[in-house]
Amino acid sequence: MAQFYLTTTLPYINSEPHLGFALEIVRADALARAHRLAGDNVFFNTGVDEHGLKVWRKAQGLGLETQAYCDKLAASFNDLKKLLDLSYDNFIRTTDQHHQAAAQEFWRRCLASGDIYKQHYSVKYCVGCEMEKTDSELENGHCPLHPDQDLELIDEENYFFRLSKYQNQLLKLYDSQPDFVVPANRLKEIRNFVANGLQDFSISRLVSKLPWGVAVPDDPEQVMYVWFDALVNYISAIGWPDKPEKFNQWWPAVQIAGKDNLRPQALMWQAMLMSAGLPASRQIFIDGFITAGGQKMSKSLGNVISPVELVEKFGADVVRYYLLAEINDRDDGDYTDERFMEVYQADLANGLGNLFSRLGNLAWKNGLNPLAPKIGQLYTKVIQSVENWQFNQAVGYIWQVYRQIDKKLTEQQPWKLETAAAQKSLQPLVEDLVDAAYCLQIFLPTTAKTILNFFSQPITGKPKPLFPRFDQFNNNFKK
RNA sequence: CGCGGGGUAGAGCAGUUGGCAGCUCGCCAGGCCCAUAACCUGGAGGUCGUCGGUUCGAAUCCGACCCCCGCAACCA
Repeated sequence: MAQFYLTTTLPYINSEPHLGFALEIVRADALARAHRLAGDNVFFNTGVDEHGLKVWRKAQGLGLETQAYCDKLAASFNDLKKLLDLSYDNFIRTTDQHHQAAAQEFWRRCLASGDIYKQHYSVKYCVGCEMEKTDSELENGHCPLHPDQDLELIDEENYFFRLSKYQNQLLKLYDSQPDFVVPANRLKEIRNFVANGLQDFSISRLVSKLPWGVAVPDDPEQVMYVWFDALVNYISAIGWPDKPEKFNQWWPAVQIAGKDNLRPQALMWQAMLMSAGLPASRQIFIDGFITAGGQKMSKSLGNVISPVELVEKFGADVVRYYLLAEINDRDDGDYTDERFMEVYQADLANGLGNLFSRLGNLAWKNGLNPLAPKIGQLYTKVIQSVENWQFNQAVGYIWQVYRQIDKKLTEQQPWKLETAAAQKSLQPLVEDLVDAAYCLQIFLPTTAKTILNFFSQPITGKPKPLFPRFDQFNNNFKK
């Protein structure tokens, strides 16, 4: 039995869950389910990243204890499990004691490797934005959003990580493993970036400036900045460092991350692992972004789509279907209400939903015997596609089968036949539907279970609609 | 000469290694009536951003240009 360790990135909890993260975790969930179905032993990790200035400020703004705020938001992220029907095994929080201890131990290892050093760190800071600004972000030496205000120059001592030391090792890693980052163009992107030279990066902040973080070992004035804290979750989640047998059972991980996370995951984290003397990740899959009507989702544009609201309106499987089948798995994808409804109506209501009604009804009327799913060619194709992160294709294979069944049903017209002949005609069609439902478990677990249950026992009545037409609950869908 | 992704039928998109241009929705016509006014068949509709090149043959390779969208290293 193969061991398969899969982890998402940890979303930052300065705001409610984003549709982009829903995409990431639903894809991860599909992959985890595919591996379980194939008989692998799976550990699926997710969680939340809770430290940092933004979280601290957010809590202050709400008049909450920081930890209380974190507890609240962590719970709202963990709610996604039920909402989106996710199957993860572990939900890690970076405020977990165990994780903090692991982050500190990781720091010590890198320090022992000579890769952590202290240095002056100077940065321009926009008081208006309350954010650090790089020169490339400035216009005429001022923040473009607050041109009237002078930038503050912050000059402090921080710890740095010697990233520059790992350029060659990183290149070697990329070259030795052509599928280390998927899609391939992302590997190319990160390789080019590394080949152009690397600069060390700062990995701590003054406690006085960032009061909410993991303490730097043996330096009460500094806390870790995000990298040495959050990234370490991938190994602290599986027992590093105090449970080596568990760690060795699972590591290295397959990781999934948004394209904004290419560098942290495929570059910084890998170099950090090298420094700590640990094996590199197994593979990193990079998601595109979801745009809303072709534009980037942003609060200022007011076009942010909430995954929670979508699920509350349509249910987990509908949202999962849109994310897995419709959002391009190699590039950015788009969301519009119109497209969402179109996909719902065409593929789910008129497609699978109606087919299930047709076949279920005919099977009931003709007293078809119970059927169990078989593993066939479809299964092989679907599993293979999912393992290659080709979710669109995998779901497409299943829908091809549905179209086939609809077509055969129309051709054979079993409703005109007498019982024995009808049964003979229906049997292979229901078999196809049930076999496809077996594969569908990976993507739409609830729907698949309904279909499998219906045909696995003596049929006692008409099937209930899987996906009602929009006309019938149109008023539920409002902008 | 900063980096990357795009520009294919009215709309949304597929088109791995160059070989008659596809899918879904919408539209038109027919069929069916088991089913969620659903399903099936056929049809109309495209100078594949522009210009040039390579080739027997290019949406696909090469070059130039135009337009759109992200990102521009500590902003998770």
